[in-house]
Amino acid sequence: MKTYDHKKIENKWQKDWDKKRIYRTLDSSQKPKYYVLDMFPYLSGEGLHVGHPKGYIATDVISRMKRMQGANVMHPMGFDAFGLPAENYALKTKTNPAVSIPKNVIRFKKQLEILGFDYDWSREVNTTDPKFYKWTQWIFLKLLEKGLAYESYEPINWCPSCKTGLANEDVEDGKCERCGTVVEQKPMRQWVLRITDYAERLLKDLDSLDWPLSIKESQKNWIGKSEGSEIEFPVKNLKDKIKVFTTRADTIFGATYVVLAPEHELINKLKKQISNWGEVEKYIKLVKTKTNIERTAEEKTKTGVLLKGVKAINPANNEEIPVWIADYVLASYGTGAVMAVPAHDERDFEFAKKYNLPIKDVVIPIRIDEKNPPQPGKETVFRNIILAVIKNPKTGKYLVLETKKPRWTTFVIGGIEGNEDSETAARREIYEETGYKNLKLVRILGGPIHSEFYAGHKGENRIAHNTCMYFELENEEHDSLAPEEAEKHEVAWIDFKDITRDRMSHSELDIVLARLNTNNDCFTDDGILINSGKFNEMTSKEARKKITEFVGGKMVTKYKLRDWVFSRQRYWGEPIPVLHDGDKIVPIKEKDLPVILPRVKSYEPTGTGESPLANIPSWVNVKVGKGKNAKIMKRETNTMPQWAGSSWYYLRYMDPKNDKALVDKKKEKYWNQVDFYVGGAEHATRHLIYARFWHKFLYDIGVVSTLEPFKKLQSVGLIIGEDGRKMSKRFGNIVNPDDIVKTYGADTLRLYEMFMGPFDQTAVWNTDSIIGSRRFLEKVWKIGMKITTQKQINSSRFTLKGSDTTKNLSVSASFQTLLHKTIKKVSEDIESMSFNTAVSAMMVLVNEMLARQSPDDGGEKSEISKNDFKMFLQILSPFAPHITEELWNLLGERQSINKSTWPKWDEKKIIEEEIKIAVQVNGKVRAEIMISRDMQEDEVKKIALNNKNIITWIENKTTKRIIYVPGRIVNIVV
RNA sequence: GCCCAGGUGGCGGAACGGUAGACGCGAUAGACUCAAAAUCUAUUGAUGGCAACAUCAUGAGAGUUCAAGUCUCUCCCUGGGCACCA
Repeated sequence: MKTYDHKKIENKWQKDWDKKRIYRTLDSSQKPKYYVLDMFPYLSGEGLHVGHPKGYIATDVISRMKRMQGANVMHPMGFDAFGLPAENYALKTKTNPAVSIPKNVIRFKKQLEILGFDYDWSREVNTTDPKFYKWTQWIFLKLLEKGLAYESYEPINWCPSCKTGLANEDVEDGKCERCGTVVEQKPMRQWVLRITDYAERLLKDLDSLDWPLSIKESQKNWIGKSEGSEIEFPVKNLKDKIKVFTTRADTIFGATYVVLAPEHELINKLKKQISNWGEVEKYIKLVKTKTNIERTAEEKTKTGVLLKGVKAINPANNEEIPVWIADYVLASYGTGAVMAVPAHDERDFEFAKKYNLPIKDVVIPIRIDEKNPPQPGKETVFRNIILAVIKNPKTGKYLVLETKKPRWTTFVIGGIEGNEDSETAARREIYEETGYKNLKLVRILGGPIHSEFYAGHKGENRIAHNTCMYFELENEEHDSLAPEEAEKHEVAWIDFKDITRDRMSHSELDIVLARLNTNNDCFTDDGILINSGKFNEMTSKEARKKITEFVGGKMVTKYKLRDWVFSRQRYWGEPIPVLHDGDKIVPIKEKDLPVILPRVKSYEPTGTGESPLANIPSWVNVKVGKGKNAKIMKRETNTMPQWAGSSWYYLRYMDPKNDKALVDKKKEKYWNQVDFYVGGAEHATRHLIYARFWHKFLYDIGVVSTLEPFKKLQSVGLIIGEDGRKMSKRFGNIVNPDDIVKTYGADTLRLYEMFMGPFDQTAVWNTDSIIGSRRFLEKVWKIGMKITTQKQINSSRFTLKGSDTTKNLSVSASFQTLLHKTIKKVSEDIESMSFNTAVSAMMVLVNEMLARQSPDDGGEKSEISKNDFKMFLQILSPFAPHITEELWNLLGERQSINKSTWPKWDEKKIIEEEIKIAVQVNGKVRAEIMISRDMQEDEVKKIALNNKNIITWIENKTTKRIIYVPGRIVNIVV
């Protein structure tokens, strides 16, 4: 018997597939198309580790299965290499990227090839190839033409180490995503893409995508839509107005001051009025020196300066309110100014506490008593009431009243009478209802609560504004109750844990308890308005519109998403295809594309805000026109960011060699969307948002016919090192796939990576565990060898006559069941990306096959038929294409196994005649019984009740109920 | 702080509300071997018992249900996204 020599087999078949070009994809077919795509690798120069191929293996499994299931599959691969990481690596190693990238491509391709992927290499793309980036530049020209690319001089994120401007997406925690340096804000000329024009569509169309929830959620967060109002606060005695943005126009009556961002343009205009200008100027300077990180790091301590001599008018009630500047208000969001409502905004609350600014409640929570709701047709009475929570600090218990009729447990509650303030009312009620005299008011528990209920004893509906207070006993001295009070209720002391909604009759109990616990009186939810003039009693939602209208504001939508800073002051990128004629921008003509990135000796970034390309006069200066009209224009020297090429590369695979168009219309229509896209979740708010933006733009200009590029997306979980850290040279924990392939074979590696755990979860690499996958393949090989060498045993043995027929039949039949169950499971699991359970199911099947072949079994009675084994090879082949191809070939097949038809499972064979079910007594499993599938319920129950074990459990007890779930379980309740 | 995933043996992980721990690694014992490796066979959640079996176990606590790892609520922890976004 030949041993399993993975090197020989894998080498042989990889050559054969290549020679026969079996994975070439045609651009039209009778078959349904299926476009499955990997996020193409980025060649920074760093080596490959075992984590990288995980996603590629998965798409390979899927594409192989889909092909066998009759689809015209496109599974292409290419390379991305422009941008910062590749250039930084080149600088570090002092090799020109233009030289090193092609070498990396070759090396990388080799590493992919030994894993046996089914890529159609005739479609390979490379973003640094002028034939490719011609079209990247073409898209830029179109964006420019449509007004979606523009020059800006706004301050942007600048990485002092990479010496380039960065997009918001390239900044993580205030640091450069590449090198970890803290970014600065630097005003400079830059190219920007108007992605914000697409914000709404990018947000809305997420709904149509079959993407992981977490990625959709990230994008939603990143786009950050909020709907609110823009309202103007006039400056007293001046024509100027402060425009604020707020989502809570309903709280405007509680706006007790206004805050401007320190960068706000109005501050300079008001210079004359500001009597403390020196202080103000100092503060603004201080803020400027802080980076964004520092500004947010000092989280809880807000700072600001009052603009003395300036007052704003609250347009809702015409009150004069102070104006502050503070760096907790951002210039870049909204209007750079806010109306501060400390009672209903945490930040304003904190600021107001620190600087002693007035806090005014204008929105209060609503509770409608669900146990005792208002009755229709009854009169409604309004009351201001108090609720007193009273604790005895000595015992830790709380005072409640237990009323006799109706039987309620309540805190001390009562109406506020006449001109009483709420504390006086509370103390009076406490004395009247409990007799206690000496209490300390610890605090008022926030603003009032609006509650609605039916007051049964009075036969009327009540609306109450309930002010809650927290008292502690100073001592236990108390008078006895007046007889008429004692008749109504008893006083009781209970533990805190017993204060529950079940026991207490207050529908607002949750709020009371929350306020008792947190010591935070800032109510930020929606509710009902008070202290708001004619808007009192209105709900927040309604009031937002009405008040905005009332104060002459307008409803607007804002996004956190910023326009995409698209230029880099670096060498290694696509040149931005425009000329500068003085201040005028002259786009390069389409026919003159591509603008080729010149080869240079020195490509160190300059740090001046210009790219190193600016140092090549022969390239920068371009003569335009002829004769007298000729003039010299200057080329744009900034280049495009890393993300440009990857924003559209998936379209180029459809038509990689076209030099007339980005993609041929017919081919684009045929391939349509990417059906399935697999890659890392780290691209959620970069690549995946940029690509969607460009795709939508290309749709708008008629280049593509679909609204979204990637129909279904799946993220790959990382593979981390054995030490639990990310694989990195720094930690010396990198495992190289080449080594694993050498020792165990590509099929083993593929199988292992699919078996490691749920595909989308992070998995820890464990070289010890690979042996399991290898052993599995060894078993497959062993069975295969036996079958190829044994005399043909065909399925006719099922009809053998003789004494052992019945027995054989039952054994074989159950093997058939297992085989078909496995086919079903593997087919479904691949579809749902549950590769680990698919592999496990095949392991079970192989163990069973092996048991049937074991010598002490007599061999003959249960051997596996050639046909059955071939079906198994077919379902294994997407995972382990080489070994299955070899065995397939040895079994006499001439065509590649990947050209064969995916086996179908037979539902009839999956149904088992005899099944084992559990019998429970009171939900605990006490026995197992064998029943036949079509047995009647009564019969099953009878068997269950007569089971020896069961009898001991139900003896001397009465059976209340018997539940039978067909084919699953019997539960006897006694 | 807000939003999204998760928390199951020594480890990776299985489990349409229906027998928790499939499958794999590791470990223990045995077979083969001069020996080792490889391979094969058996055992392997914990506790008690010779055993049949029993009790306890899915981050903690409550609840719904004939039945909860799975559903509901509260809390704790881990990972990820956003973050003075008004």
